[in-house]
Amino acid sequence: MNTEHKPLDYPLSRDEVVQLLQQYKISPTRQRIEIASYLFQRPQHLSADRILDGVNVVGHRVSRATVYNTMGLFTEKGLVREVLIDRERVFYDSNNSHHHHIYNVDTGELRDLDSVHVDVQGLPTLEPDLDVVSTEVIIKVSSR
Amino acid sequence: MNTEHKPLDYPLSRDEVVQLLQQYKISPTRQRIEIASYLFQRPQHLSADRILDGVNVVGHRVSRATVYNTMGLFTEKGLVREVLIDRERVFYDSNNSHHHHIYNVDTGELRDLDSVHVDVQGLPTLEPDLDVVSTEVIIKVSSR
DNA sequence: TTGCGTGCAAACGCTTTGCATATTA
DNA sequence: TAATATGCAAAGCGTTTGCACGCAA
Repeated sequence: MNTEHKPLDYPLSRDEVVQLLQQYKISPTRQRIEIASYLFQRPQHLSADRILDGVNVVGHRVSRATVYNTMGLFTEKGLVREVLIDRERVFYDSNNSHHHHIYNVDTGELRDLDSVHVDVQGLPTLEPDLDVVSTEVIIKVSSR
Repeated sequence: MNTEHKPLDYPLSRDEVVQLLQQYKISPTRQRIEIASYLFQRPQHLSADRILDGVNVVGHRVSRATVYNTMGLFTEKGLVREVLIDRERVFYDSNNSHHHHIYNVDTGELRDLDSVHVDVQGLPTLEPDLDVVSTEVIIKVSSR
């Protein structure tokens, strides 16, 4: 998995998308480019279904299976993050900077929280054979 | 929702389970008592399916629908927490003390992390109409 | 021409729901 | 006896998979 996180300059041009895919060792097929272009218009949280709709409005047709395959691949390669907060579906996060989330349990709104401002301290020492993959902070808020 | 979190003394006796349910404004039917007794044997993370199996081994029969209804109710009332980390299924957490989680992405193991040792600082000021429901820290680790 | 990627439809698995029956207050 | 809870089976829905076809190296 690519662990670099140079800040991206949203929205990404087609060429930048291609470079990004290659950088993450993903061969840039037409469908993958279209999906990534849609994702990296801006930092956002999208479900597979919304990606499918979004891509098929602007570009050529991409099948549901390809969206799922592609998002699985993008996640595996570290290009996007899965956000598992909503019980209903998985969200894919195109914000590649280090950040946390604020989730409104009443509206379902998912907002980014810049990790520069958040500090997690006092973690225990883990077994030496364990690598920390990520540290996520999720603040759940209610507007009721 | 009941927000008290007196430390529980695991495992809970049948009487303590009944009191706990009443404290959370849940009327203690036979099935709910059996499910809660199974959950509160110890702090643990269980899927609906494992609850179903566990309850039906030791006690009377409880249906799948009742397990789902009951866990939905327990969650709504604040008796247990849903932990949404694994894409496959929801885990219900019977540890009622304030804590975070360490999730091993390779083995699927989910471990508690006492919140006494973790400090989250630098949260932004939220809109005044928003209440913070919870602050969760999830450390993902890999053993590969 | 060999392997990888895509698309369709069917299958899958967790969860929810409709409705009849049972239990509780 | 009215309201709530339970159980069964079927339906729902996001996601995955099998397989044939297409495309690229």
